[in-house]
Amino acid sequence: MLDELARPSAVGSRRPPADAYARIHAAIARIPRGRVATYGQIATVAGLPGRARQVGYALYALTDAHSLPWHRVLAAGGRISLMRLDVGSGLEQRRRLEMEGVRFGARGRVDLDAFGWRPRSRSRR
DNA sequence: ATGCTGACTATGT
DNA sequence: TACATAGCCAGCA
Repeated sequence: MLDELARPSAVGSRRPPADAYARIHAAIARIPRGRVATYGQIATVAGLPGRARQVGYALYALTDAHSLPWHRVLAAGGRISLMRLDVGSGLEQRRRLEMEGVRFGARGRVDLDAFGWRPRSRSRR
């Protein structure tokens, strides 16, 4: 487990790991119920700092086989980015989050200070 | 190879 | 608030 994460590709190196998707999945799977994380945060936790875009792409490619808490991934500022692409899915994302206790502000945003995920180790944001 | 797209983000007008 | 720009980079035609 640590072996893989300890490789040069995990941190520091710019070499894109071939298992980027797996890393992203793992990072998303770690988000606790009732909490949310941003694309950028997931990228960092997955060892892909600055590549939030790739996280979005990975999720887009997943959608079907997802058994992951994809709804807990929000855009910067606590907004639902999915709303822009697919309103229906965006609404479901919001519904799922509200069902587990995440509350939205009047502007349809989540307060990251209150509901943002704060992992203990090897992450930052 | 090349150009375009995009569930992104930060910064500047 | 709304655009524009600039980084970022994996897929895909």
